Amino acid sequence: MKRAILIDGNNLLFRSYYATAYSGSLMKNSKGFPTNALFGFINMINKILSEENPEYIMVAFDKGKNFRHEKYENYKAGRIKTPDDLLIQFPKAYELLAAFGIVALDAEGYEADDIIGTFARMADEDKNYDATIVSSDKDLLQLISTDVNVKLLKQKDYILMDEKVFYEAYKTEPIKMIDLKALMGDASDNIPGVKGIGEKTAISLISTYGSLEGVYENLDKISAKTREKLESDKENAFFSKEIATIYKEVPLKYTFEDIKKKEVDVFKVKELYKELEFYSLLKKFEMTYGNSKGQLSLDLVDSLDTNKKEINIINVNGKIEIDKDFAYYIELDKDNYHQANILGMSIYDGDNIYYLNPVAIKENVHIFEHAKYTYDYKKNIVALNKIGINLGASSYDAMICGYLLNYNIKDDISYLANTKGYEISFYEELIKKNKVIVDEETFLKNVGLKSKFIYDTKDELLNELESEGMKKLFDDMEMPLIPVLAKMEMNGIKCSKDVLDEMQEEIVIKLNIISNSIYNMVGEEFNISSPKQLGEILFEKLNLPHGKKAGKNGYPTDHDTLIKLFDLHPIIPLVLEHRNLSKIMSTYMDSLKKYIMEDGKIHTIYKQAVTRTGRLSSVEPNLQNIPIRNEEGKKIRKAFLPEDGSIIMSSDYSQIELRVLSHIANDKTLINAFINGEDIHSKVASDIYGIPLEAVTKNQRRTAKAVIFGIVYGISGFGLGENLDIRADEARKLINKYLDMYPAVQKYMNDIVKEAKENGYVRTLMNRKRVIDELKNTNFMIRKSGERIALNTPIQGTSADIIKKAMIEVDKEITRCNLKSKMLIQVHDELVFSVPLEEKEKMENLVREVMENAYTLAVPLKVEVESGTDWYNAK
DNA sequence: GTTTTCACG
DNA sequence: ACGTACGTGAAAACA
Repeated sequence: MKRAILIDGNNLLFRSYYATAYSGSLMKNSKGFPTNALFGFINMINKILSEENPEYIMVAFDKGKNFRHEKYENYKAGRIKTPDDLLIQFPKAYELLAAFGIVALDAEGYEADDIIGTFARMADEDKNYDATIVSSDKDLLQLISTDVNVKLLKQKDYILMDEKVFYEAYKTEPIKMIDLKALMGDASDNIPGVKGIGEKTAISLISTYGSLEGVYENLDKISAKTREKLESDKENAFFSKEIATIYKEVPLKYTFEDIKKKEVDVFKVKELYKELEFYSLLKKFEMTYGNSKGQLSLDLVDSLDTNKKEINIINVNGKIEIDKDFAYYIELDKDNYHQANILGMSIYDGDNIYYLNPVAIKENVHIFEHAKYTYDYKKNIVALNKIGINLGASSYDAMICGYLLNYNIKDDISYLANTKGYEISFYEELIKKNKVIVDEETFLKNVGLKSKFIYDTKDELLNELESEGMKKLFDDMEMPLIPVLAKMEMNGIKCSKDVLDEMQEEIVIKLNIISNSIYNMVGEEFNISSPKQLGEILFEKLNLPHGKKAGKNGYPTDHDTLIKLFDLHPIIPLVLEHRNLSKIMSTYMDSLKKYIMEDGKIHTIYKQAVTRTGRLSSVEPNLQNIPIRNEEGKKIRKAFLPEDGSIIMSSDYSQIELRVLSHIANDKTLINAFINGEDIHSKVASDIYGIPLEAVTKNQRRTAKAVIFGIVYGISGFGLGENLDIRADEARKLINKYLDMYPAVQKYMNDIVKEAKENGYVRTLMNRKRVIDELKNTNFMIRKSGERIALNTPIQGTSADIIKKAMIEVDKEITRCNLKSKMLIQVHDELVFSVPLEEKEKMENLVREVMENAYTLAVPLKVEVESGTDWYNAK
């Protein structure tokens, strides 16, 4: 499917003109040529180009008198004649568009609307093309269809209107926009409409009677006042309908293939910008398209070099040849790179620093076989893939290397570089936020120094890895994982907006009912989501019991606190339900929907260099915390779908952390229980209560489960007591009993803390290292927490290592067997796949086999595989 | 920008 | 006596 952008050029120029025309003096260049309309116009064009990166794009303009003029001499007479200082900006708009490689279209006797309408009809007829219309004119909304949507401009931003959004706003189909306009009129288009009828009445009339004709056929059913207005303006209404109708049959020689975007004429754009004196735009433009001087060389003073040797940065224009392995760094305009654009790229091959703007990158695809060393390889794979470049294998990622070595990464190369003495500034962050305008020279130096840093420190960092015993972890696990994650991110997972919308409707109703019940109970309305206001209501107005401290931040009102008050007031269950639903609403309905891209999929970003234990994390959105524990939230998973003709398959490691603990602690009792395939929670319950396995009650099993979890986290009697709602000393007894029964676990806990204190760090089975500074802290509480970290990290970290290994192997097997199945999501101990029906059995075996054998422990690894039509049903 | 709350493993 | 379960990301309120 190809998408074309259709821009209403007249509309864009007019609104830019009138947006500034009244603000005192008109914006002009030094020669007195007015430029205000052009400035807003070209800003919007740039915005569209960078956001949409369209393959097909055209801008339509009015030309000459059209049929509407002939039919209605007053048509547009009401509007003041186009001001001269706007009129003379039109030819420059054509020139600018030509320079940007965009087709400008007009046709004698037709308005821009009609040309756009004609293309919209072509999109409806030709299934190969979709169209997005850009305008602030609501009249164009009549063109919306399955294949056509409208970016309706609103001041600086826009709303994307498709069939669904339109229906929500106007309660009728897009084509009925014509009937709406016939009634409500449009002053800016000089459509008279019916006097005294505005948007509200028009919507209600058309949604009730279906059309303008329907309204007039049912005059007797309409209230007297409105009827009167309708009757007296009948002629105007039908006439308005006629002129509001966009003509879709303009005889154009142009097809979609004729409005393909062409290359930017860099020289011409710069010339025009200079002429119009758009210097801020010029600066931005040069950053993307290079300097007009061509082969510009900048002197870079290497801050590490005591001799302050100067190195040139070659600003590449055209083709270059580099035939040795080089380090590269790609600068994006956003961190969330699935929607980011490439600003530029620097290369250092040991001799020269090159800077390539986006055009130069595309012209030099041939050099990428030598792109070996970088920072955030995954980001580069995804960013280059977006512009059609397949990045080959890189062997060294400084971000991953620094992460393993425990440098503070913070996702920014500057932090790592600074620890190595490189003075790389944070300019790019500021550019991204538009707070500081950085000149081209500074920008190039900054980007240039990054690739030099990567190249220069590579061996040193790799040596550090080697001496820390993590070279294998780096080479065999973290680096091979990168392309696997990139594949998952780029593929994304299908998510149905419709399913979410449907659920949302129900929740909105429930929330309203609950809110009203709460307000009734307390006799006033307040913000239930505000911890401060809720605290005051619960603990001051209703006088519910609370801890001594009202603290400087008010009363705590978290879930656990409220649960303790559950029976004391009927408001509590309502507040809890409100919390539950509003969380689902905000985080998993409203926000999640925003991440559904045009392909109907969500593309999360896996962060590989964030957690202190070696786990992955997932952002924008986080797909690792989609609800499952309560039914209401779990339904969200029904929106997560497989590819067409496929099913969702989910494979879970069963109790992986406990298995890892059993292995690391080498506890024979636990190991045997796992080898014998016993229900481990019941087994532990029978051991700590000293009763036969058959006698274990549900409650005892639940308690044992909590004890087991607690042990992995280094829980105290107090904490377990809180969790189970029993006395701390009883909880303490349970823990002691557990440790008595499994002395090897007790020994592990003592040993690992001792070892951590001696070394200052702990390691996972794959040698991943975590330095624990907390152990040296003078604060008792922090030291204690350091001990728990020491205990937990090898367990959580080893589990993370195991699933990473499994992911690499599964991916390899899928490729080797030529399967169409796709790995979609990782949630710490779970992998989610989209599996074509015919591959179901094959994949089930493959995935189980690979995951269970990813790493050999003293206990078997067990995997549970389930499938379904969506993520909900695959659990 | 920080705090509170809550979703997941 | 201390204060009290590991690892994450995100929204909304608060300041």
